[in-house]
Amino acid sequence: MSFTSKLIDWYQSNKRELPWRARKDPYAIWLSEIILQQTRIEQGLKYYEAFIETYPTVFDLAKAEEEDVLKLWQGLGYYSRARNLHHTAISIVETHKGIFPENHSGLMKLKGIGDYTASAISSICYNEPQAVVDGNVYRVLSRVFGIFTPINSSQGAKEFKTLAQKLIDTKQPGEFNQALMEFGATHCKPQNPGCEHCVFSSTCVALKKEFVMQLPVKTGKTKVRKRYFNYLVLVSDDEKTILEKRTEKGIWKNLYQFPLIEKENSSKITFEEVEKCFPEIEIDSVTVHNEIPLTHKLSHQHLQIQFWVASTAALGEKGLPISKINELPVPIVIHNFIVDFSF
DNA sequence: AATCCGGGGAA
DNA sequence: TTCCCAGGATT
Repeated sequence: MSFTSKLIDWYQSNKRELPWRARKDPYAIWLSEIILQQTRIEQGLKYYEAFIETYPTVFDLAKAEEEDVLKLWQGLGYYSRARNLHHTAISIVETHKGIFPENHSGLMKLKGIGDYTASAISSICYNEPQAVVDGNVYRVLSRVFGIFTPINSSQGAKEFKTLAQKLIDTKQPGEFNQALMEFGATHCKPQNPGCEHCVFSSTCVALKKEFVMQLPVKTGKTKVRKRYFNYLVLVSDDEKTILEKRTEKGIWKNLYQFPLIEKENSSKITFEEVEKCFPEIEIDSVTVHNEIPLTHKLSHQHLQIQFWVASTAALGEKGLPISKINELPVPIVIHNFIVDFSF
């Protein structure tokens, strides 16, 4: 029996019930695929439900404010996905009359949709034989076929796409794609794969040669930048504070945070620095909230963060009622502080 | 071809 | 700690 037949058979008796599998309309599939980029199903599931509930159609999403979309996305990370999601919803409504492109190349033109997502949507919704290649596919194919080409190289990307394309079930490409990913996610796992009772045990090259744990091959290691953040938590007598929008490129674009003083090292900020930050405001006192900086790890940055609580009589124009801060999208580390501090 | 972009769960 | 997750955009 062929690889493809074995895989489809395995899928039919092992697939999980997931909400987006109950439908084939491009809006739901698109939404689920964007949410699931670099995100485990268990983590993305709640967000999918919330988005479908809040924005049932692409028209509802297009009508929304970006700030509200980011608020619903809060905590999921990679926020450019949310900004592009909103941007593309508007684009589909305004220039495609609310109708999604119905093939791979048309989908590829949309912001936030690359080869993987275009393949997923076109295969599931339109039965177009486009093979998806995600982390699961790299792992399964590299093991079963014994491929040592690094998956994070341009040659590897081409090689695995070509192989998956050769294997795809052209009669049911969407089922094949989901089967391959499901098999990688639940059976051919990175750690403790179920090799002892596997439908490919008789032909798997990695299993026969005992290379399973060496595959897939991934080269290089990501360099991590250290940064030192000092957040100024202003608190006025009339229960207001200040949150600012991050508008520059980089992490957390268009999310809100307390006024930030970034330093080159772990040296502490001074009262004078705080005053210089707000020339028009009379600061009464500044006390550190966490003496020991908390470490917040991102994929390319390690942030050492200290919160400083600054008391003042009034905040003027920029003052935001503390009762309203939970309406704004914030990085999870800011959210955690707000919950813990409880003003 | 490299680098950037989050947060969380598992071992 | 380290790895990696239904990747894509930018440089």
